[in-house]
Amino acid sequence: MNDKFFKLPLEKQRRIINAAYKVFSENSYKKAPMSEIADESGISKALLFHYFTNKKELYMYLWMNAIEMTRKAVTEYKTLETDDFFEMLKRSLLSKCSLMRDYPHLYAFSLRAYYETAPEIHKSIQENFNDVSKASEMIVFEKIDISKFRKDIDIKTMYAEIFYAVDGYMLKKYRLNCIIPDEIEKEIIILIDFWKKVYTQEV
Amino acid sequence: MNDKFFKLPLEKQRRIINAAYKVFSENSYKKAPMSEIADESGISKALLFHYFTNKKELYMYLWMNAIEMTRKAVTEYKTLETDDFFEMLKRSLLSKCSLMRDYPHLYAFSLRAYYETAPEIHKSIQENFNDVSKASEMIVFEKIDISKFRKDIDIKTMYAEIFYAVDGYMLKKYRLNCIIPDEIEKEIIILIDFWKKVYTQEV
DNA sequence: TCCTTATTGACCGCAACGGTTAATGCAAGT
DNA sequence: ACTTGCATTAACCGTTGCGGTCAATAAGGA
Repeated sequence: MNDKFFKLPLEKQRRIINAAYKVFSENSYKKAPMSEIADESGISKALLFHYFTNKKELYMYLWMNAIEMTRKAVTEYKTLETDDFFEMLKRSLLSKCSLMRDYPHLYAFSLRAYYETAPEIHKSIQENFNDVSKASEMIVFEKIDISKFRKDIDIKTMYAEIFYAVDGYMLKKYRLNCIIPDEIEKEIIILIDFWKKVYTQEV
Repeated sequence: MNDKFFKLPLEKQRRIINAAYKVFSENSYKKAPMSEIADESGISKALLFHYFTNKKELYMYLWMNAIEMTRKAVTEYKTLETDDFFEMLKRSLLSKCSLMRDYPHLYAFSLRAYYETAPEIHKSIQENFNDVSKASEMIVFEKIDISKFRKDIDIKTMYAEIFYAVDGYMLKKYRLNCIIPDEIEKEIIILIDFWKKVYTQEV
């Protein structure tokens, strides 16, 4: 990793790593070509190798960067500073939308990276992530005020179902190549309001 | 396409096309290697080319086969012969589970094929599918008895949400490489019962 | 034994890959 | 105008992987 990369104009940095996020989110690690990343970001392959000395280093930088940015966005939106489940959900997803404005393919990249099987990558990834994800799920279930939910539903099932739906929704958007943050934000809010109405106890 | 393929023992046929479904569901058309399909099905590459004269022909056969099998399973389960939404949903998904027993990667293949962008493939696929999918969604909304739903929810949103969740659920299963029909069947039923309870009007 | 069919290893030509290097362009300093 | 130093690239290298072919072998039945 070459420090000169960080001295580039921010917009150029973004163009490069977005191209990388895109290519790595559409292909497995092994089949994602560096040349495609270079083309997509409008620089030469040689220059790309000048900034990131090899493929693995670029990939690991993207991974670390994704984690760090996600963490930052989550705290910025005060995601965990509420005990209302749907408010927390909204903040969490809106923070991801805001991230999406700058890095449209970061979400898809993270999802894929987590399940990447290439041995050189797999190990480094898993170690790093288990702490984060397990911990945050714990926090959610400790913080949440469950008295607001309908009494006749199973909360774990609801929780799982909601996250399936979010993943399925995003999957469709990516498949349609249709990442428009404003639109997604609107539709996500509709979904959350829908869930809130359905799962909340009527008083 | 060589007719001799159909004279093979059924189990060998299945081994071959399952390998193909798998490889094509994990890679884009362009990056799915015929050699990998041959290896995975335990035959030589030359023999694979002997049965399916080239890559495109194999792919198109898989696509046609997927459509036909899906259609067959749907009618076998009498999916459309009810006006209860959740019953219809259950039959639809269980029919897919039964398909999954013989062809674990057919579902993932179909999903990916529909969004395949390789120009040689794209056109042939889209033509063929639009009729089917659009038509079936129409039928669903015409047949369903909507009086059973809670009055305060938007049915279109519910419909969309449920299908997002199913896709998200299956996505996770595939990502974890965890296609166990019995388990999926059980969990799907739990989800459907959950939805039925949540969305149905209390009387 | 011979004939037919099923199956494959070895091969071909080409494209794509990760990575390198020597040569360019190009702006600032003198 | 000339040099220095850095940003950037075209061209290249050795290797691998690809779709597809073919001559040779294995297998089986009469």
